[in-house]
Amino acid sequence: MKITFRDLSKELKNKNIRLSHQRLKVLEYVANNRCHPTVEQIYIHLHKEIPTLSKTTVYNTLNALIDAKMIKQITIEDNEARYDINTENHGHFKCESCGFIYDFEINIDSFDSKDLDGFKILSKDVYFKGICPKCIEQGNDNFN
Amino acid sequence: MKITFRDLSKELKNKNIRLSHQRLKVLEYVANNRCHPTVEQIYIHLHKEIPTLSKTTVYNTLNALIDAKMIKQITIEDNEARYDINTENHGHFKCESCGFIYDFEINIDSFDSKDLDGFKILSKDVYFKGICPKCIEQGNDNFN
DNA sequence: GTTCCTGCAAAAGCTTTGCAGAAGA
DNA sequence: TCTTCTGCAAAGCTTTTGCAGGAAC
Repeated sequence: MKITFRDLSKELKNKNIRLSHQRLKVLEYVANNRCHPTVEQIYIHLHKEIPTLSKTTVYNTLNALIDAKMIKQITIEDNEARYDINTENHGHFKCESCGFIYDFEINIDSFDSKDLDGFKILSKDVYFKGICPKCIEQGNDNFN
Repeated sequence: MKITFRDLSKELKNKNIRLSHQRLKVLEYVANNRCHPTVEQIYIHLHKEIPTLSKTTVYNTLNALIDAKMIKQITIEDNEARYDINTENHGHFKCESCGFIYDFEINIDSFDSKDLDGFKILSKDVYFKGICPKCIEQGNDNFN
């Protein structure tokens, strides 16, 4: 089910974030492209539609949406920030061969440790890395 | 138990990494300061002892040790790479108030998902964020 | 009309690269 | 002696900041 402009506008109004064409487009892209895009990918794609769009605006918007807790930043790799709108209980798997990031179901909420008694836990992230089946099939799994 | 120069030298020889004073010092620091230091912290500390040390060498050394799988890079935050020599089964908790990173015991090896049948899993990381007990006590937990 | 956003240019960080001299094996 | 490492300077990237004009409310 595709998320519409209208849904997103409502959501932004609820959070008291001023609506602008650029913001709606960035949010729409992240909402409908659940591939954990980088800033670069978002920019390249939207620049075709909105030639005046700047990367600054993409950064500003993403940061605003993070503050509003509408999206999450994924830091599975240190040289590229990625963004995800899906807040459900899942982990991220990054293929070290093709770079693609897969979601996988895992019951993160149930994770706990006796070492964290007294800690206020605000977020939990699970990151796996390895080689995906497609790359294994193509023989790209000899990373040692 | 403090890890000695001799232990580290052996380890490096086994991995066919050429020994140098700088490398041993960097490795010694990471081995004996299990606080997940940043490059900056390692550099600042060792620069006092070795005034000619450069950051390039710290980077080079850390990358060499990662390639040799002697240390791990932690990417819990996108603006700072951190390093950890402890390869045991544990997660990382970052306090959003004081920035300190705590280890906690958690049985990561047991984590699995039906979605990952056919995937070759090479590493698993669990990152939690929130507020640590010290900061809660000091009233620094009003992050909303 | 006020406030906030956009987008340019510049700056700020972090990390990597090229290379000449130095050190390890 | 031969290979590899060190450390400086410079470059490469990603992200943030300052600010004037423009858009949202």
